[in-house]
Amino acid sequence: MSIIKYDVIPLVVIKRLPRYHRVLSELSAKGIGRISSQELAATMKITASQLRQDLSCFGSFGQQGYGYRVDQLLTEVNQILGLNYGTGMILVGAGFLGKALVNYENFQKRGFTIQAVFDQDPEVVGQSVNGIKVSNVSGLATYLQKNPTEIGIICTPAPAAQEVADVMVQSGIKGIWNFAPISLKVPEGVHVEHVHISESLMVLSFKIRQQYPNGD
Amino acid sequence: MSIIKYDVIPLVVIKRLPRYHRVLSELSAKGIGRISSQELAATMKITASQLRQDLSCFGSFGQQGYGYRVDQLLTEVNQILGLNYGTGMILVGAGFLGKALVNYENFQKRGFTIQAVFDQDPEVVGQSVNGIKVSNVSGLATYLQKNPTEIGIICTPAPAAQEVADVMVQSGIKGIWNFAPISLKVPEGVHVEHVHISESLMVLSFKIRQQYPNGD
DNA sequence: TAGATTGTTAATCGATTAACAATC
DNA sequence: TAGATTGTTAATCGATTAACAATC
Repeated sequence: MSIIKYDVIPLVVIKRLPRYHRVLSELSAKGIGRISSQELAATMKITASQLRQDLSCFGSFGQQGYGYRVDQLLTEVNQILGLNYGTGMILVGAGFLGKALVNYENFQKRGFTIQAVFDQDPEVVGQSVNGIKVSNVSGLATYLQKNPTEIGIICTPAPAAQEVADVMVQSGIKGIWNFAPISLKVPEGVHVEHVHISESLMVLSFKIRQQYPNGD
Repeated sequence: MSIIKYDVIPLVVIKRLPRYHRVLSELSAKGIGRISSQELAATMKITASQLRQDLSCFGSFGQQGYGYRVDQLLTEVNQILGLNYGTGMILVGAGFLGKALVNYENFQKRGFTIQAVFDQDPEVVGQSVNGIKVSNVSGLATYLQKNPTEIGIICTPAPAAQEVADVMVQSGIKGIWNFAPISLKVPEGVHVEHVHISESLMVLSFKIRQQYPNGD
């Protein structure tokens, strides 16, 4: 069981956790059972110091003179990130991006399930997306009251997003994964992760034009 | 014209540039012509010091006692990021995500154009996506040799991604925007931006479970 | 000119790296 | 036990913030 040792984990550390998750999953899939901080860090192109420092935010998962058990460490990271918990999600806005997300299989693998899909367009309502029938967004509040859900995904156009977010918040959603290009206003205690899809394209554009040195 | 004053711009600064771009675009759209670092920083929830420090990496765009002209500063940021240049892109892998990207209108607005789309699946080849006919990926190298293109977008499944990247690199692509869940190997001088769509979902998951304090 | 606000230098803060005692 | 490697403390590095002289 993970013990949070410090009140607040630095955000930089949290953002690295998905990478730890990914690399450990790959090592586990390869059947590697044991790894030292030195080796794991080399795989991730970070320093062993940083790796150990990062992990020490959450507890002591290794063994002196031995290293880490890959599967055990992966389990810890999963625990910290809240993966494999069976987290329920609903999605609003079944356009191209919404459909892409509903069909994205990696969520399932990590314990996230899209349980219902909503849209405003009468042409879209009733369609089946990856086996889920799209409901009218007018039924969103009622649905959420009957089926408490942790995460709401917003894939609507910008003008509709705030209204959808308000309904989600009022119906007890804990976190919003927002793909609409607009800053959402939510009360204390509700978390929003805003995905700016084109930000990394702009970074790429900058690097191409400035002959920026390679390597992340 | 922007003058690069230091050999290498810190990556943290580059990653903030798209946000400057966005906020300045919004201000410009609102018809705001002039802004001080103080006001602009407040809008972005950063400090005025950081804003001025960031801009100083690229030149001097303000005027003492006056502030910045919004449109002029936006033009500078666009220049630095290489926006509105008419950057050509091609996309390989016309699945749900690929189709979503081809239909994403914000690229056009910023001067990025998807000029051709490729897929391997005979069922998909020949389909029209947002007015672009999907070509067989076997013709990718030939296409790129005839039509030099700066950016390649990879939306294929993981197993196909490296092969596609190799063809792109050999055909002179300068940057790869990679949505396939695999680390691509590319030579010096070619830039890759890897989009890990579910990383921010995991961060959201962490925050929900740990009652992480609000505010980005 | 007086007031305002930049660009930049200096001070602080936080994150990364190095080093090592603890210990498996 | 001897060797290896962790977890953690201390040192370094880089990024953010504060302060202010330059100047519009």
